[in-house]
Amino acid sequence: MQLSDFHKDFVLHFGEMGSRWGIARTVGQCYAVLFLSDAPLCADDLVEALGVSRSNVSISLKELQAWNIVRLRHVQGDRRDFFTVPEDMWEIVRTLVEERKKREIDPTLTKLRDLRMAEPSEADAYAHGRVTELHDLIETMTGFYDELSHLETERLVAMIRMGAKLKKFIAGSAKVLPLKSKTTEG
Amino acid sequence: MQLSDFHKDFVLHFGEMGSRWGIARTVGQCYAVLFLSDAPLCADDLVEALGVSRSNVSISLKELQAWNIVRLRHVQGDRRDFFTVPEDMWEIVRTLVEERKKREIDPTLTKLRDLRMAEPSEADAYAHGRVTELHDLIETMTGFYDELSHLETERLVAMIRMGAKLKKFIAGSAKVLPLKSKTTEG
DNA sequence: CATAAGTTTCAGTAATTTCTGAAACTTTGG
DNA sequence: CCAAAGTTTCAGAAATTACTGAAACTTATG
Repeated sequence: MQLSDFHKDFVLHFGEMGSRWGIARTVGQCYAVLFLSDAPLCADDLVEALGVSRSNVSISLKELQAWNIVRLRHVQGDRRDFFTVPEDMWEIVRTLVEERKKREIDPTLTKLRDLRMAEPSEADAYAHGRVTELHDLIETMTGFYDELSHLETERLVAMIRMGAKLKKFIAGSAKVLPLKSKTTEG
Repeated sequence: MQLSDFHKDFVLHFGEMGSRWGIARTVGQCYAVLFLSDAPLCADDLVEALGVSRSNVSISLKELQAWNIVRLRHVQGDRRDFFTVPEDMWEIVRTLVEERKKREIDPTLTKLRDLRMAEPSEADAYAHGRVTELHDLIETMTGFYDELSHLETERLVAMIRMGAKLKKFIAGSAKVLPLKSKTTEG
């Protein structure tokens, strides 16, 4: 499992981006190697490819599995665990969004719901209003997300590719739908 | 600037979530305090409210400004710098998405473009294909994002609230538009 | 049940990131 | 130009997170 220069370039980039994406360097690199690989790989393949410790790879693979973005695969006649990444990239995107929502949004949604419940004292009136507004906004967005997430990939992609056409449809409906906004200011 | 229990609860949550959101604890807490505040606050208000060092607040405010999510405000007859968060939450969301795209996606887009350019050796053929596919996918998504980002907030929100109605429109168009997918070639 | 092939755990170390406090710097008004 | 009020910088301390290597554990097979 020596990596070609092409592979290395990609893999190192994923390692560097890791910290921005909220994952450890090795986790990003493991993912990158699996992403580029035609065939399923075992932990030792990754150790060799990346030159990191076996335990590091083991933990990184666990994390990737926790994220649901690598899959365990068993190879006929081999006792070792092998891993792959789904072929379908839209599937990958879906999972990534879902998992990030789970980690980065859902806990806050819960907290906002709780805070909103509390009967605010005089001094907290403004803050309570802000919390309420934020909670409503996030619910609106996650509601939209939930609807999209149930679409078949084909339709979702169709929509994404639609772009400008979508705009026109919205433009038409916007006149009809009552909008909740800070009164037209101009 | 003593924080009420209500404020504290919110602020501590933002601090804890910070690491998941890719910001330091104090950065998250500063933002939270500003978010809940009716009036603009100066650095020392935050020092007092959070019990952290002046320099920490200073750096945190710089980071928040780098993210474009707090604004410098000058108060009549006061030499100090004051800070606020935009009132309009959709504005905040736009900025957040824009900045995260800049940090988490754009560098990878550049890298993928470069890798795609390279003429792949025999051994890199599969990997090169994966890179190409990933590049196409991200361009499709950022293209869609660019279009949406130019919509006025009113229309954007109208669209998000539309949900189910949007589905029907897509369903109709999907039959008409040629879809690029695994099963259907050219 | 013994062994070998493989995986996981964990205590300690290394690396990185965040935070502090003091010093340096900037700006305004006299 | 000086003094006062404010802001920024930065070297080192503290805290957190990532990584290693060795030991413990698991499981398939003779």
